[in-house]
Amino acid sequence: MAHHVSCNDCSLSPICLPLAVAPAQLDELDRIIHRGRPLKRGEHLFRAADDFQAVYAVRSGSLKTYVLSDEGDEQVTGFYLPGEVLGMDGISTAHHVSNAKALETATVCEIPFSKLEMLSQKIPSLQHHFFSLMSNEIRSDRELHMLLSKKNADDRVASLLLSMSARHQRRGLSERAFRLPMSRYDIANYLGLAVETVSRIFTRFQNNQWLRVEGRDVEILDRGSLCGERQNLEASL
Amino acid sequence: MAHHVSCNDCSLSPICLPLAVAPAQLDELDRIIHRGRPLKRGEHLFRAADDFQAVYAVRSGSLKTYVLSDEGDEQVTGFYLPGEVLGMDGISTAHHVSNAKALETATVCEIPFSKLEMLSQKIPSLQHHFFSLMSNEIRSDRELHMLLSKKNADDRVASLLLSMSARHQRRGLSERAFRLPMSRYDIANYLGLAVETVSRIFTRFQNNQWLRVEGRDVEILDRGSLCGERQNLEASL
DNA sequence: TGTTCATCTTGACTAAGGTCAAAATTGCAT
DNA sequence: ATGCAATTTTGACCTTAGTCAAGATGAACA
Repeated sequence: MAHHVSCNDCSLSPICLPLAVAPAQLDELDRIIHRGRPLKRGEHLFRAADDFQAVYAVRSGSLKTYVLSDEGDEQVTGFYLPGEVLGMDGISTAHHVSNAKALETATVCEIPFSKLEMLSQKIPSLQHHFFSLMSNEIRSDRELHMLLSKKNADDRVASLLLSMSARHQRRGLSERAFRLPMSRYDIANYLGLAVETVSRIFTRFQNNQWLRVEGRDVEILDRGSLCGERQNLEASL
Repeated sequence: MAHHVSCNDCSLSPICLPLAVAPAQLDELDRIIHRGRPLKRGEHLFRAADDFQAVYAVRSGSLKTYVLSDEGDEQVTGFYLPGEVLGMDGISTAHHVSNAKALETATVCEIPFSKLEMLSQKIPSLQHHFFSLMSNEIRSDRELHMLLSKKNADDRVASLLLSMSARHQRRGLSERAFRLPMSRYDIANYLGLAVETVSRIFTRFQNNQWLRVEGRDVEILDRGSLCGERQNLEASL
């Protein structure tokens, strides 16, 4: 007998749906969620101008979202790890405004938005949960705003590393050592820096013994320094 | 007999509540909305760490929102004009995460969030409207991300001017000539620039005949150039 | 197992915008 | 009106990160 995949036994539900839905109601939610085939690295989950039909929760792997400017250059707008929800920027326009692309093999749960809205009418905590999710998105965008407008290149890279670390920890994985799913190019693009700058900073962090870097594998050695308790270390190169 | 202020006869409702609520249901919404006393310039509507109780629609005047970093420096995160809704970043945390301060005398409609959630359970279009509002907020944050990470100082200032212009037009006011409610300091802070840079760019735009500037009053003379069809004009200084 | 293409690193030079300083202007409040 | 404080403008100089170029490393595929 095929085991029907369900939110009930998904290890990510504490991140994806914390306390939002009582067990009895979880079945109803389960019924509207569609678990699609895995995406291969580089494949798109949706593209800007696609009809907005659903939001998506990452089950495994990771994705990036990006927008293209009028002049055609790419702006990476976010990275999405297991348990995180993406695609909520299309609600107001009826079409997606960003593109979502798998950074590695990834699986997602597709949550048809119109059905989610109907279900939210019946389940207040589900409505509240999606208001919360969107509110969180807004909040982290505000932090990013600060990062881009006030912080130097070192702070930006450190902040990305710490964010990845925290998100790993939330899934019960090591907050010290992990693999970055995205390229230096994507990091640079997201943080508003040149690739070369990001590369130099990784090297410098390594020289300062704050970080061990080996390609995309990183190990945080000195969290305090990365958090901003950095002294002037010009001597250290 | 006192005239009870109502969304029905608010000229801003097309912006604030476009099509969201049928006339019959508008009364219910009216009943939960509280119209407070005017805020004076510099007064706070809410502060970070205040309990999150409500979201707010601007009736008149304008406000800015800002967050303070750990080091205590300010990041302006948004400007809010009549018809626009602010305060939605506090939903997930039960307390506000940003501060909202009046840039000039301002009045707002206070919409208690818990009551709004209850009402949204009954009125699907209202639920959808608030999902949309938040989705819009996310979308414009993504555009700002691009602006801060990819665009030079000229583009940033031009983009702010055009945004203010579009928002004036939406209210039926002139998109050519208007008064900026915020200081050069706030503009610079919001756009991640130094005050001096913003000031120099205003002067240069004026010299190029793209803009007439007189303090905070601006008149757009050459929209095309501000939109980015700028040629190399180094000669023009 | 090589070949190829993309990604990443490093170095030298440049430019955009920040910082510091001071003057001019504006707007309040007395 | 008058004076004070805040805001805005302008100039000179400097720092940070971007650009260009070349080499090194790594991953994917035949």
